[in-house]
Order: sequence, then C-alpha cells, then structure tokens
Amino acid sequence: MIFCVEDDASVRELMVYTLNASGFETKGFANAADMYAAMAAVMPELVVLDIMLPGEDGIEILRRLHGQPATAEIPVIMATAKGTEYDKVAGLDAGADDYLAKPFGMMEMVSRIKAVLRRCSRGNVQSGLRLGGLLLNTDEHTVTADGEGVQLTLKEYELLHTFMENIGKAFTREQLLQAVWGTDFVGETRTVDVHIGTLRTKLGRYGDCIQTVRGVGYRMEKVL
Amino acid sequence: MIFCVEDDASVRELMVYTLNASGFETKGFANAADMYAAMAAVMPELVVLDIMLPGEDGIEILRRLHGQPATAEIPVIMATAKGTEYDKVAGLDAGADDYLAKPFGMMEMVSRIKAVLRRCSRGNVQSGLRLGGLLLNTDEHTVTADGEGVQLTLKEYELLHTFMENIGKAFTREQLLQAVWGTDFVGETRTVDVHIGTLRTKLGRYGDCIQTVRGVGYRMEKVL
DNA sequence: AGGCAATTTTACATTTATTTTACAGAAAAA
DNA sequence: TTTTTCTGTAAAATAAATGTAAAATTGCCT
Repeated sequence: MIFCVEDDASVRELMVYTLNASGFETKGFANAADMYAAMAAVMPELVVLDIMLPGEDGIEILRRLHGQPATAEIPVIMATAKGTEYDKVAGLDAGADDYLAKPFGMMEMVSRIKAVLRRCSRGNVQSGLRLGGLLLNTDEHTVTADGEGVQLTLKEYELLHTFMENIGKAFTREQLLQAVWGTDFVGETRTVDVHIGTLRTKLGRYGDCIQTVRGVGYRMEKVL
Repeated sequence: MIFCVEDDASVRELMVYTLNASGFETKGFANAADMYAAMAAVMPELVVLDIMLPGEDGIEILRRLHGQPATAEIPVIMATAKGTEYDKVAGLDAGADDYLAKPFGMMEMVSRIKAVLRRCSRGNVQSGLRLGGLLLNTDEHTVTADGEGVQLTLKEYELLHTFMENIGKAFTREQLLQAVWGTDFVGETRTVDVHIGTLRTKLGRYGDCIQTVRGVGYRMEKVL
C-alpha cells in the first residue's frame, strides 16, 4: 500500500491512477490529517509527500513519521514544485529516501518508487540472524540490540555470529577457536574468555544470553 | 529479463549474480542451444553474448537473432577476451549494440547494459542514485554533493557507484576489486584503500558516509 | 618521444584489535 | 570447611589493520 499526500486534486488523482495501473495499491490524501487517520487502519509501505501542503507541510510530516518507532522505517519520497536548492536539501536532510522535482513524469515517479522499495526491501529480507531484539545482519556486518547499534570488533562479531547460527548449542573453547580463528591457532590461552567478556559487556542486557557452561565452554540461549 | 551466454561458469555466475543484485531478472547459459531453448518460454529484453563459445559462436548467434523478425529488435552486447580491433569491428558490424572488452568490471557491464536499454527506450532505468544531498547521475556520469560538482576519476566514480547501489552493505576489498576492476585482478595491494582515501577527501562531508569495517572492508551508510 | 593525469606501489605513522599475563573471586570437589 | 579447579577481567604487551604521503608506474594524448 502506497500513500500519496498531495493537495492538488488533479495531480493527486493522476498519481493514484498511475500507481494503481502499475500494480500498487494506492491511496491519495489532500492533507496530513487525512493520512494520519488512514494510517490507523493500515500501514503504508511507502509514502510520497508533497513538500507544499496546507496545514502541516511535508517536512513536518516526514519528521513526525521518523520520530515514531512504528513509522520510522517507512520510506518517504518528497515531491515539490520548488526546485530550489534550499528545499531540496531541507527535504533530504530530514531523511527522505528520494526526491521528485515537479513537474515529474509519471514514469519517473514509478521508477523511483520501485527503486526505493527495492532498496528498502533488501533491508527487510535481511540476511540476518535474530534472538529477541538482538539482530545480526551479515550483509551489513552490523549488530543491533533493541534498535541500538552495537559496535563490535571482528572477533567479537564472529563469535556472536557463531553463537547465533547455533542457538542453544554449547561450544568448547576449542570449537570456538576453530570456528572463529581457524584451524591453525596455536597456544593455550584465555583468549576466548576475554573476548566473551567484552562481548557480554557490549551486548548489554543480551550479554546474559551468553552463558558459561562450566568445564566445557559457552552457549547462547534465549533468556526469559 | 536479461540473458547472458558465457561458457566460463564462474564468470557467468558472477555476471548473473551482479545483474540480479542490480535489479535485473537474469538467466545465464553456457551455450547457444540452451539459450534458444529458454527463448521459447520467455523473450529477453537484452542479451549479453560472449564471442568465443563452444559450438555456435557469438557472432553467429547475433546474426541469427537479427535474421528473425521475432528477435531482431533485441539489443545485444558482445563480450570478448580478444580485445583486437578486428573482433570489435566484426561484432559491431554484425549489429551488436555495444561491446565489452574482457576483462571488464561488473560496474562497467551494468552501466553499459543500462545505457543500451535506455538507448533502445525499453525499460525505465533509474539514472540517479542518491544518499542525502549526494547525487550520482549515471546518465551524465557526474557526482554532486549539496549541489556542488565533485570531480572524480574513473575508479573513484565506480567505487562510489558500487557503494551507492548497495547502501549499508559491507564489501570486502576483494568484492570491490571484482566489482570495479574486473574479474582478473591479481596481487595483494593497498590499492582499494588509497582510492577510498581520495574518494573520502573529495566527497567532503559525505566522506564520512564511507565507513571502514575493520578486518572486513568498507561500507557506505547514511550518517546522521 | 614527451607530457600529463590516473593508477598502483611502497613505506611508515597511527590507530585499533588481539593476546598474554596476573590475580581475584566463584563453583565444585574433597 | 578447606582445597582445588575454573572463570572473569583489568591491564600490559604484542600484533594487525588502516590512512596517507610520496614515489613509481602505467596509459593516453598530442
């Protein structure tokens, strides 16, 4: 479902018509209030916002959407008649995903909507591992805990990766060395323990999910 | 749908993978016969043909495609390891729409495919990539940051292009070499790092969007 | 051939990560 | 309870990766 907010009725209808014809379910709104009302019923996959609107303008809407967790992830494309540099930058800095300068062709609009959806759906299909609110994205090589980015070093990341691919499984230190360091690690040390320690700290409340299996090694498990 | 005919399996898979990642539905074939068989089911929008193929070679395929009304309009890009003037002329004379001299980088391949599709006024191909106020125009081959033109060398441009088509994704140096330099780059050097360095400098405040992923490589991300 | 710009290589300083060490404290065994 | 074994972790020592200036090389255009 795509939402278009545009006060000019003829432009709005053209957009809605074109998008429907291109296979997108689409709803048009003349102002912010109407869109918010509709949003209570169904969440859009993408919003096209005119910058110039009566009442709350496009940039305000954008900021409000991004301010709320429920709507922060919805991609937004800004459209405006004023092609001035100021508006352009203002819209993009507020976090728009793309920009349409009026007058724009309907084909260009459809292309950009498809491009933005493609870009964002790559993040949705996320080649990622999850344990509760702990998310490891292998594509981006990033980890987030309850939405907060967690900065890990390579070894920490790979340890976590190993655990999250085998939730519940207990690993010996040797197995972890093998999995993360490779076959050729020499020397009997406390290296693994130290990395587990820093990892636990960095993961905050999820640190408790990495449990010690005394006499054996470590295991990751969902903590309730 | 794009068809790639290339007998070297690893090159073929890389091409198919890259094109899929760039948003093109793509099928790869090892020889002419396989492609003809697939063509019975679905007509491609564009064909990438290796000149050197077992059995029927690229130029013969090209002539055959052009000889039949049903397939005469399909644009064809020829690829060959032999960069000699003769081959080039032979391919173009036979009616190829463009020419790729091996070894070619994946970014160059994608660019040329998009250019040919655009020229043939088929699909709507996105010609601008954007990250905040940073704009990369693939049509014009230009980059602007907050409206200011940025002068990039070829390698810098293609690096940026790679990043901007995959915002958020972490690339290893090997992946970047493959995408920008081509399939055959040998030698372990710091080349990528140096280009990243100059690119960061030239991009000014957007330079910070190119993050290093220690122990892995680099990633481009929106910095707020 | 010579000049110029792009690219690659080299070298080294700097930053950051990893490993080692040492010891305190916790858990298990005696 | 006492002893032993194991684990957590701070801090020091070591190792590795990265940034970057500058030199060397390549490729291209008169």
